[in-house]
Amino acid sequence: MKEKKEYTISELAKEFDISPRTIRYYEEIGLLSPKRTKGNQRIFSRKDRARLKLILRGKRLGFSLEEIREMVEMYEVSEPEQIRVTLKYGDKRLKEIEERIQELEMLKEDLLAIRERLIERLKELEGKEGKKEK
Amino acid sequence: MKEKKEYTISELAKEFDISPRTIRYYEEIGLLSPKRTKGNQRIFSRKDRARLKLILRGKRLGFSLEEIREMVEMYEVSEPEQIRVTLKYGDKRLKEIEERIQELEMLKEDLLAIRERLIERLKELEGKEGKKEK
DNA sequence: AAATAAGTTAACGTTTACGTAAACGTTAAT
DNA sequence: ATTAACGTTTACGTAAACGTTAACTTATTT
Repeated sequence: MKEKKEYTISELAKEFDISPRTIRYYEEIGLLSPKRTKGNQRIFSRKDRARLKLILRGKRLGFSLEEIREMVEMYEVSEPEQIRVTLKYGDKRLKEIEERIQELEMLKEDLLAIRERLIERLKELEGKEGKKEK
Repeated sequence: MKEKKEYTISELAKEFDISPRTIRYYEEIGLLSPKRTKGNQRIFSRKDRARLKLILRGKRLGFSLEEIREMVEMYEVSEPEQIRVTLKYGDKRLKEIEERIQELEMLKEDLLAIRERLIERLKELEGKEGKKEK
């Protein structure tokens, strides 16, 4: 059992390569709610860590912290009416995500096409102009 | 032949559901370079329009305008050395895009898992509590 | 040609997501 | 018991990506 169950703010900051300020900011806007020691220092549970990980994934994908909040909060709804609302919202998000994957595939195709053209162009140029020595 | 070849700023703004200000801003930072009429008003060619489309796709995908600039500029390199640099850069971008697709798939799985759990939970609650009429 | 609509630049305002610094308390190491 | 090293709050600063308003010019409509 190598898994730690508690983390300090700088441990998490280092692990995820972000600043402590960023983590504090996420708490400030209610994205994280770590416990505190008697000395008032933050202690992050494994759940907190998992949540942070999710937040950062969302960020890499270009979601705003508001959008991320809406997604991570899906984990803790409990009232039936809220569950129904959340399900609807979640389905919308899922569609968006699928669209996004599609758009990324298109972008990928575009870049691949450019790549081909550049390689062609380069061949021509090198052919015409003779080799420049390294 | 239904295709227009020139557009005004508000036509494009309407078509893509953005503000004219946004388009002007993109010109301001050099992402677009429309021609002008004698009266100094912007006229956008089909190329300009295509470019704007690309920019907006990049935005939806969460890229910064700087990143987008680097990508759209790949279209117009011509010097051999620049082509080589661009190719390297493009390959990096392609890898990033593939990673991004992976992460989106993961996010999708997460959301699907939450969805399942919510549906289960809802079934339980509705079962226990009897049906509330609409 | 007069009015209305659309476009222009310039400049200041706003939101998001933190960075940075000050001033101070807590924990760990020597 | 002192230092470091690390942590805390408060508050002001900042970059990106526009929004908003003003003051003015150009196009279009009637």
